[in-house]
Amino acid sequence: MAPVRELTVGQVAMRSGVAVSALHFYEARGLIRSHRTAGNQRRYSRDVLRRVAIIRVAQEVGISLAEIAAAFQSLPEGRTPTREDWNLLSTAWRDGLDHKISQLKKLRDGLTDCIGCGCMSIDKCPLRNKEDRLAREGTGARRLLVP
Amino acid sequence: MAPVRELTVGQVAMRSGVAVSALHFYEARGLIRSHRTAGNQRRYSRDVLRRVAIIRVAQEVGISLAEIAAAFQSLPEGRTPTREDWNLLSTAWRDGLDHKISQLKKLRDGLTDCIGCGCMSIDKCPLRNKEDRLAREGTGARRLLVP
DNA sequence: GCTTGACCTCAAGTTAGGTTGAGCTTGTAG
DNA sequence: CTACAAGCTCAACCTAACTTGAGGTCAAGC
Repeated sequence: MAPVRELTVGQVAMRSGVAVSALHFYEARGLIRSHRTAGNQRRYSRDVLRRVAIIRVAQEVGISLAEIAAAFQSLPEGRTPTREDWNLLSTAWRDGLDHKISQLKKLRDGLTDCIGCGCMSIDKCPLRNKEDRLAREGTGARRLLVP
Repeated sequence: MAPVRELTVGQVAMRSGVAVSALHFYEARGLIRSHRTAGNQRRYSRDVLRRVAIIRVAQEVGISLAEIAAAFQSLPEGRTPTREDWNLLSTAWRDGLDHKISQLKKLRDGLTDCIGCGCMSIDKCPLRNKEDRLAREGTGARRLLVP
C-alpha cells in the first residue's frame, strides 16, 4: 500500500472544503504549517486536515482565529498530535465553551423572562455579566469572547 | 412620581453600556428607533434598553446585526413590545440556537472523539454537516450562521 | 452673554477574515 | 517538448461592526 503521501494545497482544499486562499491565509496566521518542494510548492502532512476541521468548527461557534492559534500553541511542534494532545486542547476550551453554551440556552429559553422582567439596568440583568466582558479589546469589529 | 421620561443617547449609552456611536450605528441599521426634539436631538423610549440588551446578547452568541434586524421586524411598530412579542422572537431563533448549542457541545465533548476517529474526510465526519452550511453567502468576512 | 458639555452629521479609518487578480513559475499528460 | 492546469507572491478589494475626527449646533449654569 502507498506510504503516507503528502498533500498539495489543492488536495487539502478539496478534502477540507476550504479555499486555497484561505489555507494560505491560515498559514500566514500560523494556524497550519507546510514545507516546500524544490519548486517552492507547499506540501502538507495529513494532520493538517484535522487542524482545518477544528478551525472550521471552532469558527462556526464563534472562536476567533487568534484564539484558535493560541490554543494550537499547545500542540506539539515536531510530531503529529495524538488524541491526547487534541484532548488537552478541548479541555482548555471547555470553560469558554460552557459559558457560551449557557448564554445560548439563556437566549433560547430565557429571552422572554429576562426581557420581560424589567431588570434592564445592565448591572443587574442576569443576561448581562457584571464583569463587563464586552469591554473593548481594541478597535474595529467586536469579536465574540471565549476567554 | 415622574412620568415615563424619554432618554437621550447619552443616557441610553450609560445604561446599556454601549457607545453613543454604536447607538447611532444601530439606528442607521434599523435596529432601534428614536424621534427628534425641536433641536434635532434623539430621544428614545425606554424599551430601547431592552432592544439593546438583546442585541448585545444575540451578538455575543454570534448572530449578526442583519439577522437581529430581520428578527426585530416581527416586533410591533407603534407600541412597546409585550412579553409575548419578545417570546415570539426567541421562538423564531430557537432552531438556529439549538443547532449552535449542539455544535458547541460537540466541540466541547467530542473534539477528541471526532478528531481521533480518522474520519476526516469532510463528508463523513459528524462534526461537519453534509449540507455544506458553510457555503459562502457572498464575499468578505465569514459570518456565523444562525439561519 | 458666554462658556461648557452633550449632540449632530458625514467621511474616513480599523480589525477580522478572506477573496480576487495580475504576473510569473511548476509539473504533468500527450 | 509543449500545453495547460496548478502553484506562488503580493497588492488591492470586500463585508461587518464600529470608532475617530472635523466642523457645527444646543442648552443649562454662572
